[in-house]
Amino acid sequence: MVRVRIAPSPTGSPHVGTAYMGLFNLAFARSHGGRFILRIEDTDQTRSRPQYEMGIFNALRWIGLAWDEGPDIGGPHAPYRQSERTDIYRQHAGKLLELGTAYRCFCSESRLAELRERQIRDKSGAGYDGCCRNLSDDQVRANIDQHMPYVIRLKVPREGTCVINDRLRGEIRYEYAGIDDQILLKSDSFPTYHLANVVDDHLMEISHVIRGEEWLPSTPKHIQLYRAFGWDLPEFIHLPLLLNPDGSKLSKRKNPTSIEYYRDAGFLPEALLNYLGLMSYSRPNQEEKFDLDAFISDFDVDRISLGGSIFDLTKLKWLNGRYIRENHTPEDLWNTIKNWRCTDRLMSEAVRMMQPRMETIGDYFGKIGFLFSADIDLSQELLIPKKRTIDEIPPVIQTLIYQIDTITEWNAMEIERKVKEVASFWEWPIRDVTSILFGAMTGARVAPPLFDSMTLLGPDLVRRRLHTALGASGGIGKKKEAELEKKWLSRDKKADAPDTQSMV
RNA sequence: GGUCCCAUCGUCUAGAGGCCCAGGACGGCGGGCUCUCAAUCCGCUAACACGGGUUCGAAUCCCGUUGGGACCGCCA
Repeated sequence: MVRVRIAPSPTGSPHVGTAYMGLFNLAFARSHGGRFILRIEDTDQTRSRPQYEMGIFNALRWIGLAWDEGPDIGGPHAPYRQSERTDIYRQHAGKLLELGTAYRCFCSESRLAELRERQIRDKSGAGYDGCCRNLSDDQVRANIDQHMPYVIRLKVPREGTCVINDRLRGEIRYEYAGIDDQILLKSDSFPTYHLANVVDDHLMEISHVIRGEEWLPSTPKHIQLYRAFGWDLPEFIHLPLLLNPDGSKLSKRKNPTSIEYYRDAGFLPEALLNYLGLMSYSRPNQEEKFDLDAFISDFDVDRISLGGSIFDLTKLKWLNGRYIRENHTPEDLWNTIKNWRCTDRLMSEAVRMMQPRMETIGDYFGKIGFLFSADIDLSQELLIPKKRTIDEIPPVIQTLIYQIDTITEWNAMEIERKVKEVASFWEWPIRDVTSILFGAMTGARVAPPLFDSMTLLGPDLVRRRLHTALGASGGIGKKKEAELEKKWLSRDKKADAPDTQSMV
């Protein structure tokens, strides 16, 4: 029985990479009469949020990927949310301790930080030094009695070669000597990815692990875990990555990565899904426009090519246009538009905001147009507040971008609070900052109130427009950006988590 | 820096030793159609990273070089 899964983490907006992996997993399952499972990997207590989990469900449903087992619908191996399975991981970690294939590590975070620093300085870079690997039972007992916090680490062999058999890439070899002892259970007694992922894949009887290429280097660790438990290996299939135009891994720093962005920017789910099916893949008949059923009907995992694919908006737009033209009558296109952003809820909100700013009814549509387009025309003058010069603008926009990514509750008050922080960082009157923002968001001088508008636009469209404005104002060099970020993050020691979302 | 992965037009790709002085699609350019624009149709543009092998024959196999990427967290 073929059983595959995607295992996203609810730590941000639902990522197109998740849908990409979902598509190939689903197609593989369907074409083999197997099952497609959705598992939520929310073991990072500090970054996981319920609203992000909901975002994943909604986004996957929107794009048309239906799962057979998952947190919301249950299944024979429930629960499918890792935060509800922590006992299972603790038990399994305990079992490894008994078997002697894992050990308790009492090293403090500060010792590890020092170690890392020293390794960077000496350019030795070998990871954890195995300090606690051979503690005697007495020492361990004594440490536990003193309530010293500890983690559980996997005993990775000191020598030998791990051979991965990847369906697409053949045999890949890693020397165990280059892999340090991985943490399996954190000191908060939550599992790390490695443990939870392997345990769940085994317990949920996953037959094929189809995931992003980024996981290739950690596969030896996973294989070693399977061995430590005495379990059979699944088949590994590492898919190439979705890329930014510059060839790096698709990231929201450089590109819209959120499925919600594409929805809000007016892309159709069937077009997006179709486009994803073109990434590193071509159907045997070379057809470029197809629906999910067609994709599944002749799906062949061995046709996947290995080079990463640049996620290119130009071709996506062309495809989307074809869907609009070829798959809709004017009547159902109107319905699609209504359900998109012309809802009563959004329109009445916009009317409320526009009422004081209109002289004729006709003013309405012209002035709220910015709420309904992916990109707006931007003239540079709109971005420059009175008595400021153009070269002052880009860094401010850059800090606004940093701020957007830290907002977890998307509402006007929260946005305002974050914008005020930017103003105080630059020691600017808030009016100057909002002036830039207003231009960047609306592309106009008259429009509804800024923070309300941003609320309606949503974080993804806002981020996109800030990037557009950054470019329009001349941009910021790589080096300068790095300096700025450092200054920004150290402004009061509370650095926020960086942008990572994995293609699971 | 170390380890691993990858390498065909600007982009997405076809190609599994002769069918390839490399095919399709997007884009770009030119043109037809048209009240504008778009759509549509026609044409053009543009690639096997480099160097060695193996072979009668290599985009395809092997080695090396170069280039790109990923990973090296009590994140996933």
